[in-house]
Amino acid sequence: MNKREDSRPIDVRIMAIYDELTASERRLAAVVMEAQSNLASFTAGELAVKADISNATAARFFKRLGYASYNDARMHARQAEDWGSPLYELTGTGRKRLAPGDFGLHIAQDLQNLTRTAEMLSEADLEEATRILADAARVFVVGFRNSMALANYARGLLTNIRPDVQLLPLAGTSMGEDLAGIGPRDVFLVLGFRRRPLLLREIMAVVREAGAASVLIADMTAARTAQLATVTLRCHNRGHSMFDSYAAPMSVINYLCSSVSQALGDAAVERLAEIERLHDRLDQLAGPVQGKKMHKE
Amino acid sequence: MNKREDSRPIDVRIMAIYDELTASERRLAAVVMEAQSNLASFTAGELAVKADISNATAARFFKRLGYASYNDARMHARQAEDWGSPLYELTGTGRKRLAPGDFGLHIAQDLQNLTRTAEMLSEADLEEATRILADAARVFVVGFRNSMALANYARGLLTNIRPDVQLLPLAGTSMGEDLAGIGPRDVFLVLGFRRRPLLLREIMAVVREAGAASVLIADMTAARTAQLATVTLRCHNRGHSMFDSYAAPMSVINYLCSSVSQALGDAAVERLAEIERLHDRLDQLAGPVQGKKMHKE
DNA sequence: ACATTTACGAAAATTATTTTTCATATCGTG
DNA sequence: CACGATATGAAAAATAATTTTCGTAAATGT
Repeated sequence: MNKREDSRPIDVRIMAIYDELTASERRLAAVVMEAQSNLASFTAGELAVKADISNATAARFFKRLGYASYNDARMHARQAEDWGSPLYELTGTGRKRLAPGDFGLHIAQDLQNLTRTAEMLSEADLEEATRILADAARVFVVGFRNSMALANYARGLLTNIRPDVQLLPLAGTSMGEDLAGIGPRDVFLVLGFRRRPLLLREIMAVVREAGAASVLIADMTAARTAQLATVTLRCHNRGHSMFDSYAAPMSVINYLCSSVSQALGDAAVERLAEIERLHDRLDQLAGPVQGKKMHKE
Repeated sequence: MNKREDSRPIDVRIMAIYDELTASERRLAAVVMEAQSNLASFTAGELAVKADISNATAARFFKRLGYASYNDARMHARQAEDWGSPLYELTGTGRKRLAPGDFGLHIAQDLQNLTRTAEMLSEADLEEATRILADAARVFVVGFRNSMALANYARGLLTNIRPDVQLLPLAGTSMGEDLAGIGPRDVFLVLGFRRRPLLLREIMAVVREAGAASVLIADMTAARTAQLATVTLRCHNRGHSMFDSYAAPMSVINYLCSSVSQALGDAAVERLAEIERLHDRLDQLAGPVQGKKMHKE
């Protein structure tokens, strides 16, 4: 505990005493962490509402953190604000002040990837992709190599909102088995980013022959592959440094799945809620016993 | 003369009636323009003091600008703050009108996530994380639930540039087996995004007790978890719609791995080249043959 | 020079926000 | 189950911020 002028930023203060905080206070802590740079923009009451706690608890919280009052905290936050925005200048004009590893440039590249992708994707294609995925009897998500993580992500999201989602390739099985029995009501979501193995096109050909639709999410270089897909969503993925970037694809996948969920309506919501409940139950099982031990350092 | 919904930002409003403003009001106008994005952080009184005018004049000023009250102005400013200055407005007035299904908003949110993350991550932490990963004897990449896809991605990149990278949890093995034999030279790269199972903290505690270092990449709400990590890199991941966004984490992981590669120098490059060669050879093998079988089997 | 309008601030009135108080609810413990 | 310790929210009290009122002074027009 420091006696003199305590200039630690608020997030540090929170962390310092986090395990002594109560449940309500932790909710508030989360809200404050999110607001962070803009903290001074909010009244204590607003924060309290967001955290679903009373004003009283909020007021106490900030004192607990070592501030004289909420207003004191707010002033401190405003100080920090200055050091809060030295970045967005960095993309275009402006003195950049973070040299070492070019992290700023790296981010700037990804900002570009996102904006370019947004500019180029057509609403119509997105809608068609959404419709296809929403109407499918079964969905198979395919992704090799660099696209594997993306496929994983897409499968995770889709599984949340609809049944019968399969990830391919599945460890231990050969593609042949997986593809047997594909019908016209089935749909393939294919992640086709660079370094596409030949196998990928082969799969898509099979899918097409089976009369099934496919949504391809790929980089700008996919050409022949794209011809085999029902809809193609292209993403910019140039990386500033060694590796290609997958920020834009992630964003597109996220949007697409939200969109599918909306198309599915109640069914999706219901399923998601069900999954939440199951998660909670599983946590209960594994949790409490281990939780106690945590405090030891 | 008044439109019902005036959504013009404050600087536009000021300019629109600038010549009708009195001297005092112009001083205040200047102050407001300076505060710009942080306007909501200030009370009307504070602005008045800075402009050396009375509260009364300040109050009148904001009404003159078309707001119902200063608080009204403050709220508008806070809106603008969110998707205000940083980047091209895909959403509102921009030249591109890619709006219909919220896709523009979705992307705008991710642009925010990226810039905020960039603003808040410290070079020092990035460097430390890099160093830790570069010096490790073995690297274990851990990620549950939502973090699984990210863990997958991270493992993919790291595998490209250094040996002894393991993904956990491994299907079929229980954590106990995996964690046995962890030593101080081993390192954990932990993806800790929301909906963290309790198990995660338990693992990190074990890791810490074993004297091994850990790099945690997590969302803004990770607090207790972060205490167990050697370095924590926080990413903004608010999603515009149903799901959290992982665009920023992807970007950070990409950067981190590039950075590690640079730290490793020739060894990494050599390894990457080697992998390329192997990929090519496997493609030759697997491609045509399997491809053939694929057609109707 | 006088009347009239306008800008403005001091302070009162109003409104909002924050802090404190106090009554309950909850939890762990003997 | 009773006991104390703790956490919490509702509402009261205290503080702070904003708006309005009103009187003065400066500017403008006659």
